[in-house]
Amino acid sequence: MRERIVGRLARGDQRLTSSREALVAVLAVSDRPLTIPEIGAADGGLAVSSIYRNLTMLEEVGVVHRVVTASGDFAHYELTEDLTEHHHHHLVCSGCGSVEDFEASSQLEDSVRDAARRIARRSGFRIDRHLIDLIGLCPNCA
Amino acid sequence: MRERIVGRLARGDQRLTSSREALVAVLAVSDRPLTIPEIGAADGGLAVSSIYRNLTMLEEVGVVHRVVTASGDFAHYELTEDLTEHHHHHLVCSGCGSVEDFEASSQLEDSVRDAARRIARRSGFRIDRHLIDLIGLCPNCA
DNA sequence: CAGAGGATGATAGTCATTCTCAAAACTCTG
DNA sequence: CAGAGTTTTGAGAATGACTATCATCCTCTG
Repeated sequence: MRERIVGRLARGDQRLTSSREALVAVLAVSDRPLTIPEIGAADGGLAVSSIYRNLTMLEEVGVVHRVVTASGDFAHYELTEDLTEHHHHHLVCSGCGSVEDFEASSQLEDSVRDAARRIARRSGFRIDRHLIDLIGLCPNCA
Repeated sequence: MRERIVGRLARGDQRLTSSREALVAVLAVSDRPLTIPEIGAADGGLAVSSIYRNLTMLEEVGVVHRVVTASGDFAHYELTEDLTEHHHHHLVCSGCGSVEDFEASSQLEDSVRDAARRIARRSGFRIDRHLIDLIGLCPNCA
């Protein structure tokens, strides 16, 4: 995976510095998208401004993905699906804003792909990603 | 519909003032979620602070729904689905951030409901809403 | 009509995120 | 290894969407 990340960075004329590697390492270990404060806490040595700058850049070259929830305080970040090779969706708590991952049935995925194709044809949009959120209350908030 | 809105406001000890009615009227006419600047432009007489305050309140009593997109500048607002009686999802342009509505096939809806039930049982979340976004480039941005 | 309670709108504040810029770290050549 | 050139870093300032404040205005009830 490291190699693929280096490749994507290179395509954008960027290098894998130690801060960037630390960022990616934190995200790789987590099984859910993390907020900036969470990332900062997980690796104490990173400056907030550098975390923001590097996450933005890593998103541009397709290493990282930004997840925005309706309870709009902090954005969450995760590695992109084609790096983790783990297509998944999100379970969002409308109480505390936390985000969990879940995997959809292949039947559901087929239905979405089908819908996307049909909508693309009708609307003229070029669709390249879909997103399914289940929204409710986590055990803690319920 | 006006009556149902008045009822929901009353449940939260709120009245349907003329500004609030104007807000709802703007949203009712649109076939897609609108940003605050768009709402302000559609009805020139509304103060920005009042638009924000009333939209927040209307969301609390379940009249209006806030839509947040990843291209995170402005939030978009629409009437809730149980008022319009029109269950729909969103087609989001990652270029300009615009949002269109689309309706999903009943097969897709069934699959999502099914997944939600299964996930709820396994995770302990109480799921009460789902959200499907198709993300890509609109004809203008492509 | 008086007066109380809520609604409005201009303005000031908040806070996640982005920008700035000087200092530090890396890269490359000789 | 020295040193010039370039990139990255980090602390703090700036931005901008959104929220709070508060004096004024409306809208009811009596």
